[in-house]
Amino acid sequence: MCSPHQKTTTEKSELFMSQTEFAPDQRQQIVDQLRMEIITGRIAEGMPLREVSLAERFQVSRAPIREALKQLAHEGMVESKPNCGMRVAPSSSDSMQELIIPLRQTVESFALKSIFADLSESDFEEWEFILSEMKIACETKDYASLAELDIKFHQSIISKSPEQGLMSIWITLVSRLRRHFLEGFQKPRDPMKVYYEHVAIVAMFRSGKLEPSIQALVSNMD
Amino acid sequence: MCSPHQKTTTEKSELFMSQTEFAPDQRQQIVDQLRMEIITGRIAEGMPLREVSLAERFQVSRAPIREALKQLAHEGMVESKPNCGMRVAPSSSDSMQELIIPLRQTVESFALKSIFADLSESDFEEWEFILSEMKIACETKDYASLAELDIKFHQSIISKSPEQGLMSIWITLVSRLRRHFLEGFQKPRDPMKVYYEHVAIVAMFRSGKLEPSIQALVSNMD
DNA sequence: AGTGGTCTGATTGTAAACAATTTAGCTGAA
DNA sequence: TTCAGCTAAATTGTTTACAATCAGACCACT
Repeated sequence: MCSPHQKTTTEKSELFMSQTEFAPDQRQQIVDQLRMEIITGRIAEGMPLREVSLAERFQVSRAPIREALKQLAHEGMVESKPNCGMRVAPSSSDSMQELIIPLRQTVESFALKSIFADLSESDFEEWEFILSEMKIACETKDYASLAELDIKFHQSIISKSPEQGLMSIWITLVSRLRRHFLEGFQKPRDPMKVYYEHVAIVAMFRSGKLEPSIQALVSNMD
Repeated sequence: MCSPHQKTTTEKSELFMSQTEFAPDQRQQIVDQLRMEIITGRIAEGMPLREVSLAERFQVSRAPIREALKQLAHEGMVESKPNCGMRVAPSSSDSMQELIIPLRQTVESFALKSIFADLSESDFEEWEFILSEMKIACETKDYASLAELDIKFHQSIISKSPEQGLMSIWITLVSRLRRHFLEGFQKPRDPMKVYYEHVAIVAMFRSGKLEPSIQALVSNMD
């Protein structure tokens, strides 16, 4: 028989580990890197993703690249055309976004409920560190980083939940809300308001009141 | 530049095409076959899935098998342990199922709304053919086939929707509801009731009334 | 000039060989 | 007996090479 070392992987998905990180899993790193670049718009919609180009860029062979692209395709980040390669998929339609937003709110509320009683000081500090980075991104109007940090914040909530598979569902949903993370920031609102929204969320978490915390979290996703 | 032939694949997912089918896509066929065998319980929970064994069984090399297993892992059907292989993942917890069921209801209702006005005779006939197979499965108490046909029925609704990505979301959800499709049939209810529930759904579709159709569909998922 | 066929370049899909990692069983000494 | 360390088998992860497929250009033919 076979029994591995420890982790029950399938969905670590640290999402955005810069290439300076050491190397827990080569392939997952590639997936997270590419996903973040697509979500934040650093890789534009419709742009083709060639296996050989990516293989050269990440200094690996085509096989890990193929698996990474496959996963991103299943998440809805890229479209695959048989025998013809992948390209960054277009954003979801308006009606799809209207479907997905409440789904996402349901999932994140569920995750928060499942962890709320066990939150510790280190959890709050982790979020507050993200907030500090978010503040800088807002002040410098670095919208790509802001989107990245916003996603990182919400993902860290999901990742704390002990429920298996929640992360996978969440990513499948959020990957189809790219426009929210780009247009949502650039256009109308003062980016600082995004920052303060998240400050309010963490502060409410610290208060220990569940229902208002869920409300704060949900209202941030509209 | 590259532009493929026609299909914008990424999610055909015929789901259960017996090995007699010709061969539009080798890999997708393997994925669908394995997924169905897991959902219907033909491959038991916790059973390891060895790449070489599957490669021999499907008469292909390890590469397509790896990609298939990767996809199933992302859907939550199998668990991956680094350097140690895949095994069929355990069913979701009760609380996860309570989360997923309403999500699934929302997704299927959305799909039905998006296609309801354009339903044609051929659509009804397709569903009624599934019903006829379902009737046989109920009469012979073939619970695995019944589960398979139940899934096939609902999936065909999703597949008719023009919305891109809906199928991917749906599969991510339904893959985690395996127990519903096994325990749900074997234990309490007379299997024939499952059949009549679906008859009622199709009949309501034919009536052209949207809201009652949604109601019928949703009530089938509890 | 327009139409059809063919050839070429590029890209993905598959297969087979190789490297790295882990588990399990065995050996041997305290 | 029990436990540490070692060896070997099994399995996955990666690289490389090869086959299949498709888009586009080129050229003959009408």
